[in-house]
Amino acid sequence: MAEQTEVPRRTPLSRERVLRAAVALADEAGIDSLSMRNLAQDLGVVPMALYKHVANKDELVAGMIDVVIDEIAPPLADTDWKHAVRERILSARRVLQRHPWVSLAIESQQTPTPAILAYLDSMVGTFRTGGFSVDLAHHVMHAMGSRTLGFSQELFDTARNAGRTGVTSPEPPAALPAQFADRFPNLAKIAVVASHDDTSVVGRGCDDQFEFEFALDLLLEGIERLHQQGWTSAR
Amino acid sequence: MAEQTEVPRRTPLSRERVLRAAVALADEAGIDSLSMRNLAQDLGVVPMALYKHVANKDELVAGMIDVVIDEIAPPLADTDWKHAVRERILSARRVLQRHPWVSLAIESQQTPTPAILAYLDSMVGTFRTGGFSVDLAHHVMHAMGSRTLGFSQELFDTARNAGRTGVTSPEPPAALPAQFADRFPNLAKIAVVASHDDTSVVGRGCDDQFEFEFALDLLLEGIERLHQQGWTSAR
DNA sequence: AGAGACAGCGTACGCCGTACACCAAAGAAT
DNA sequence: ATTCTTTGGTGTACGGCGTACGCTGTCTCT
Repeated sequence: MAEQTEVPRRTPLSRERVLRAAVALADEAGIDSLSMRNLAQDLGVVPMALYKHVANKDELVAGMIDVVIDEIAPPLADTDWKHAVRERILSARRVLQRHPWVSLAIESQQTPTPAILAYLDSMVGTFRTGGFSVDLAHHVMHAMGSRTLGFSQELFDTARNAGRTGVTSPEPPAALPAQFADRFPNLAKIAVVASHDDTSVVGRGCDDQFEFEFALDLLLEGIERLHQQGWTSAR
Repeated sequence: MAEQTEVPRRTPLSRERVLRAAVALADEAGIDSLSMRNLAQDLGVVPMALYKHVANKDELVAGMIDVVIDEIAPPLADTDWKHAVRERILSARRVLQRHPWVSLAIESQQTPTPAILAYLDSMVGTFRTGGFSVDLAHHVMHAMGSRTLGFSQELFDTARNAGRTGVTSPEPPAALPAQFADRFPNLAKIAVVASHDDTSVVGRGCDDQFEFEFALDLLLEGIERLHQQGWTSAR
């Protein structure tokens, strides 16, 4: 008649569950709200319990980054390097847009995570298979820079700070604050033109996706030109 | 005979002095060691004294960014847009290399600082003066991305974390840890080739400056081509 | 039945940013 | 000369953070 504990015995923690909960928390509440204490609370557990599954907070976010990076689609097979690289980068971009805190997290790490190394390695492999010399592949990877990972930071992108201010910016900068146009006339002009066919005269900003692909294609075409003319280290 | 206080009456604080001390502290000890308390101590003052000169920590680092950005040389006059842009970006790069914490700080801000807006505005102006349409200038600014500011993050650049670990990495990864070459064969190959004429077989890595200019010129030449063929929004 | 290993708990420490009340000295106004 | 106000530095205190360390209850293997 032992009244066995009828409390539902919640499924035990695991590194997997911790990382997933952390990613969810960062996605919803912003990276600033990711504390060991908040995360523990979300998991219905005491903060120190987490340390049985992750070594410390740095290692936690490293794990979170790897979880996200693994969402990136593998490279297309049976196509030319250019198409393969382009599509993979756009896949990476889609992933990082779902998790806006990741790009900053990646840049804050002092050491690349295994998943990122694997991703970069595979990207290099695509170039090599496409006939690139080791040297050219190397320079090209540098040239792509963070764009390889699907971001190039839209300087001060608001999405990245989602949840930082709670609500996700329902305010388009209705009228950019008056002196702006005087102090920064060139930027102002761009801002106005960029919102060409929008209802509001100013504010929607520009099409991030277009800008990203514009830059990506500019690079890819420059790279293709180098490749076709048999680039050698003599510059 | 009033023994007037002979204590040297240290020069009073000012926003200027606070910002300069903060930049110096971040330069020397790394951005992680920049706390209001440490900064106050450096200035021989109690932490709360700082708040008479800066609103809060975010506003402090915004001010620090502006101090640094203002070190960037103005654009060259009397030259073509390409040369002007190239040299200015290289100047920005030199500045940001002196203050390795800045690029991350910039990316962490949710709003661009005035000095950055001024810098970007001036850069747009250089393109416009060079005959670029508003539209093309806009896209081109996006294409340059963070390279406009002289960095493109050398993914996990060690310099950026200077002081983070105290001593500035006297360890070249003497032998990259064995399984590396197995797990990431393409990266390994690059790493080996990159250290071609070095004494150690592996480790020095690559010439960051060369890589930066390689990518910069790749972009500038692609941009020049667009410009010369009279780019219009039809892509 | 006893011995480990494992996972979650509780407490505590030293950092952090900063709100708030206070106070000395320096002008400014009387 | 006296008072008032402003300015800039002080002291205390609060809540939040990451995490070291020791305890406890449960599950497994012998």
